[in-house]
Amino acid sequence: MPELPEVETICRGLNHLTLDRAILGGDVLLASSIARSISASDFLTKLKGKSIERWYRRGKYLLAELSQFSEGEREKGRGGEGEKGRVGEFRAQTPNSSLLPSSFLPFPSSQTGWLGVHLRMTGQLLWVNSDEPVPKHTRVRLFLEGNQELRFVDQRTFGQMWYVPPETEVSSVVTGLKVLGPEPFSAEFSREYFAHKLHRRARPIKTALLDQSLVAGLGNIYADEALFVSGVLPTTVCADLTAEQIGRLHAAIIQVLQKAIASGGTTFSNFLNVQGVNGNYGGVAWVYNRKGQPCRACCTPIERIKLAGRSTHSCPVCQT
DNA sequence: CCTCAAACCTGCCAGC
DNA sequence: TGCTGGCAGGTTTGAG
Repeated sequence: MPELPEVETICRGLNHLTLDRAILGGDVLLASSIARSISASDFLTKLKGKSIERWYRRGKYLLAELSQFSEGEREKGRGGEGEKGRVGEFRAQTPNSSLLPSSFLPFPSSQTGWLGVHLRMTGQLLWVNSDEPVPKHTRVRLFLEGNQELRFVDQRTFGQMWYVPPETEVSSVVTGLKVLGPEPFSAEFSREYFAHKLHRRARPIKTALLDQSLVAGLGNIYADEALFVSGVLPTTVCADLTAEQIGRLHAAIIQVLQKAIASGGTTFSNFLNVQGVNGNYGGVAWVYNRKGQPCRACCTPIERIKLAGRSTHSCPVCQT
């Protein structure tokens, strides 16, 4: 269940490993993994002969700007040679390793189009040698020069890939982008904005945090974690939040996400980065998936309820 | 406009 | 042991 920190980790890995290589071809093993706007065979035809200029993240979406592949392009140098490396190493080398999101809006029209990916719940993008055995849930394979492969593996098949033609507004194809709220690390996501969006709203704050139009990138895990860190109960109706609570929650959202990115994504899901290495959120969640276990702050058993159809975890003492 | 719940899908696990 | 039913969750869609 990749959320913003996991998608950001993947994005950085992809920028290190996959750029400026010709896409030689591919294989779509599950047609429904390709968004309806294009057939599987057209999808592959359009990508063939292109290369990836750069990967971007917006919320939980990954977007690759494509370019027409040419040998000259590659000569200007690329980062890795696809060698097996440790997550920490390439993070240190990646120029944009600051906590600024690798996102930008609006997406300028591109001469050569875009590749969009959403991992939904169980999607993984893996950078492997083409000779590697193909696991059961492999949905899409893209073959790149150097005997390398970008592989989309997705057990529950909710994940999607899009091809956006040249000179086309990205959000007209990847329509989910239209309703995304601000990136949590952007200036646009100010405390004032946050307070304004919660003002007089009747729904529980947990439900609001999962709403991608409020802030982009939070999912069930980090919503629960941010609520714990700020000491706010998930069931609190937005309209009832005090200014102080809103301020604490605003800060907690940013802090929790930054911390998770700094450790390469969470480990309390079956998340793998592009090289198949498990993330490491510090290995510790405050409340997520800890029903009945002692609160790490006060030892009270963590409670679990269902809210907006999602499992929701909180400490009845630390959160009020 | 606002809010919520169902649907999409497959593997896992508790309970019988 | 083997089966069944419930659960997991991001986003879209439709109902109220």
